[in-house]
Amino acid sequence: MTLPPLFEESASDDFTAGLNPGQKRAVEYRGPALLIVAGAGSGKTRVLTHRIASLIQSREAWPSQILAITFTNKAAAEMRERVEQLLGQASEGMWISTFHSACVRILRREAERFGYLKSFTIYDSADSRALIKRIIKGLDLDHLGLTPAGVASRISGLKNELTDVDAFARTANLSDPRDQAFLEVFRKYTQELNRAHAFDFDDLIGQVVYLFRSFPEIAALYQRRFRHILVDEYQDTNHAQYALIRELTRPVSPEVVAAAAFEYAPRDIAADGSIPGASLTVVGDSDQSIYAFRGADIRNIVEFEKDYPGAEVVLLEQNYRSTQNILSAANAVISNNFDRKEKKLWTAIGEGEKITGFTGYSGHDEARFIADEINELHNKGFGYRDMAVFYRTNAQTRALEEIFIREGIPYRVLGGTKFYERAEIKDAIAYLITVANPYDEYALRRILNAPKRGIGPMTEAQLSGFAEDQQVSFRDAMRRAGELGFGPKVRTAILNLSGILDHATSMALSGEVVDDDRDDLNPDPAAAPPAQDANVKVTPVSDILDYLMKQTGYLELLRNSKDPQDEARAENIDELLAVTKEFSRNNPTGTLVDFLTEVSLVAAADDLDSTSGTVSLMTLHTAKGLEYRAVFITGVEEGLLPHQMSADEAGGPSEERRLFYVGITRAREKLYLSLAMTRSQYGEVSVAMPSRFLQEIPADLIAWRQSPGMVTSRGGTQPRALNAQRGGQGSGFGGSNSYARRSTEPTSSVGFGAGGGSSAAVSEPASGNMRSSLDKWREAKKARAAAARGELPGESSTASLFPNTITGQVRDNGDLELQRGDRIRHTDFGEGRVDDVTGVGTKRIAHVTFDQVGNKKLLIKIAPIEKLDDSETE
DNA sequence: TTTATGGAGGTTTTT
DNA sequence: CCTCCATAAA
Repeated sequence: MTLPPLFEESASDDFTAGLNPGQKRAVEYRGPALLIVAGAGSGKTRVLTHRIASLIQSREAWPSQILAITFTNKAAAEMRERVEQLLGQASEGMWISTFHSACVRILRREAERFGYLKSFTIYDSADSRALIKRIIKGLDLDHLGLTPAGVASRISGLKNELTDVDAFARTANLSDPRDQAFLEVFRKYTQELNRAHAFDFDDLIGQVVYLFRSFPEIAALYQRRFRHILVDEYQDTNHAQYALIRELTRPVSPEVVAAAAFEYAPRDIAADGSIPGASLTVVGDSDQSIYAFRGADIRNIVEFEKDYPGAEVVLLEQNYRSTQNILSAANAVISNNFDRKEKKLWTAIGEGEKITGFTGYSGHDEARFIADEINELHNKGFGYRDMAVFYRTNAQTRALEEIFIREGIPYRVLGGTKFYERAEIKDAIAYLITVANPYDEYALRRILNAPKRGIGPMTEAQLSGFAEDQQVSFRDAMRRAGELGFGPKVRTAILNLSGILDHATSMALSGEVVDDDRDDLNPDPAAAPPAQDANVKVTPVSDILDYLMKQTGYLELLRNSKDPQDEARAENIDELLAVTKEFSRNNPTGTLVDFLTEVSLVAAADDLDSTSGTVSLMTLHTAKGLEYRAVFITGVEEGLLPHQMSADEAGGPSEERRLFYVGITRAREKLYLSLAMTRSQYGEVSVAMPSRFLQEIPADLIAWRQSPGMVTSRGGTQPRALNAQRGGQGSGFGGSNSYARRSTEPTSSVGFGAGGGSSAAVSEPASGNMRSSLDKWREAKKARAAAARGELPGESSTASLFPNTITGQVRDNGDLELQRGDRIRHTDFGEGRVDDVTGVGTKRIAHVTFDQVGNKKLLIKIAPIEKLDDSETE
């Protein structure tokens, strides 16, 4: 559809209309380097898209001269769409993608120049870990306490710093046997990746940097092409990514220009014969830096002005997303991080509603509250898609999912145990990888005996040994299985598989276009041929996968299996087939390798579908960059948020605080903070304490439906009872908890505080004698971390965490002694008899049969119970 | 070589 | 609670 010229004119004329002065400056500034410090919700995506659109509109840049790096593929797609919308035209040739996608694109294009197959495999972290595990075993080094996960993360850390094996070997302290062993594994790992023509996630970035540094003439192609580079979420870049950007923005020296095999267009070349460096725009917010654990270096943004002298800095502090109450909470929380630049978000939106706080008795109770609240909001006109639930760890989804299913709330879990992590899907993908990259021995070994075809470890070892002796690939060894002394059954099995793979490979190649993609690097963009070739014919990935699954009998065996789980597995394979079809539909010229690339690089947030009417569940990390009308942040407890594991890491607690900050600032209208008194993990329950972060929020910003303090005196709640109460009256919630209702409760319990309830509830400092050594160890660890932050040690500080709400303490029954046969009274369940007591310390559990509600398991330390005297029992 | 079974252990976040 | 691994038996 063509737009009337007049409309086009007015629509695209001014890309700064409606922007505030800061935003305007960020769109209009022209110079070598621009840093946009964009607080949460300050409209940075808007600024970026408008900036790109204005560069193109004013003819300062061709679309093909723009490289924009986003954090997720989803964000990339959105940005492209918005730019095209602004321009009213397609923006052919513009690179908008993640770091990883952009690097894969470059690597695929250049791979053959440095000895790699174009169709190299991308190893995800699980693949890397599996390989490392194999290596450790193979080298017989597992006795040194080298764990695959540990080694993997150490290698990853080194690679993020652009330290390769040789560089590491130079600096390593080789007198330490552990370092020695690690080095050995690292070296072998590098060799194996090399041999398999595979890159791990970190290589994708690092190898491009090496490539550019070793081949200046290759670097020059990209340096010349990308004149405007924009990087979003710059605070989360690691050193390798930083170096990549540095390389890309480097000027091309006159010598390289002169030595080029072709003529650069005269207009690209400066007076001194060089090609000037590209202009760089970075956007970031150091308060939202949450990826230090994977090497993100906050200094990249903090020291930007030093790295790029003369850089323009624009601050965006006006928030267009959240209400003032939400922002005030966010500001208050983040101001507890001491080493930050002062920055205060403000909004013109108005105060808004208070934040809602809720403390559940258990994780299930918390989930129940959230489900109820979602239903309520939905009745008030919130679409399901307007609501999201965040949590710190993926494990927390369970309780939520259970209740959402029961309540019929449509939801979607982002990330977590992903589709592509399932064994059968990994098998199917391994088949495809084997077809695309015959050198990938690990993919090959994976499918060697999946489905079972009688090729066991012995046979595998023989093949492998033969390959080594003959200096051929594993794949070739399979083709020559006849030369080994296998029995007829095994031999045919191997040759069969080999034949199927060969045929699949020929299928993939027969349709493959010799698509040299190099056109968009042509020195003269005007001379570039149109990228589309109407006659390309590609064998659809689905055909290849379908063939493989059928010929190998993989699918059939799953269908015929009597294991009920296999039915689900077969369905997953069917779904994967559907995915491949969908892929071909969206990318008619997409090859097998393209498909594999896409599959390897999906991010958690990518499968977010804002058009579907579902509540989104995700980790706080995944939530970055998103926004919702209503946000639930769950599990706001010590040990969870901040997470236990972060306590002894340098900068850990601050990063956890930023994570919380990110979560808070996702909310537009409604924010809920919830926690539970007990949390179960690995099937074991333990006591949870309110997070220190809660106390950092001014008390008047939170309306507690049920506060940590209230729970103290009142004890647990029964979700159903809660629901029943809530019926008609909207404000009846507080009332539903009213203690007056509970005639069994002594009046004194209405008062808050440690004395509330019965004598059994009087709290002891937790330094009682009942604690196990494990608890003590944890305590010591906690205390050390707390001391590092300059806080008062001990749980007493936790107890006083709530000046904010009510001076109270989580109920603590101390060493209440219970044994079989005792009669007890529970505030919700009434009276019952103790059947058994299990566990030790804080985790002692009473198994009780209540007169009315039957069997329950209670955590003695915090359950709202009291022991009845013998005289009271019958 | 495959399947069954018991025991041990489980890092938090992700491209 | 769940998954992974080692070991034993078919």
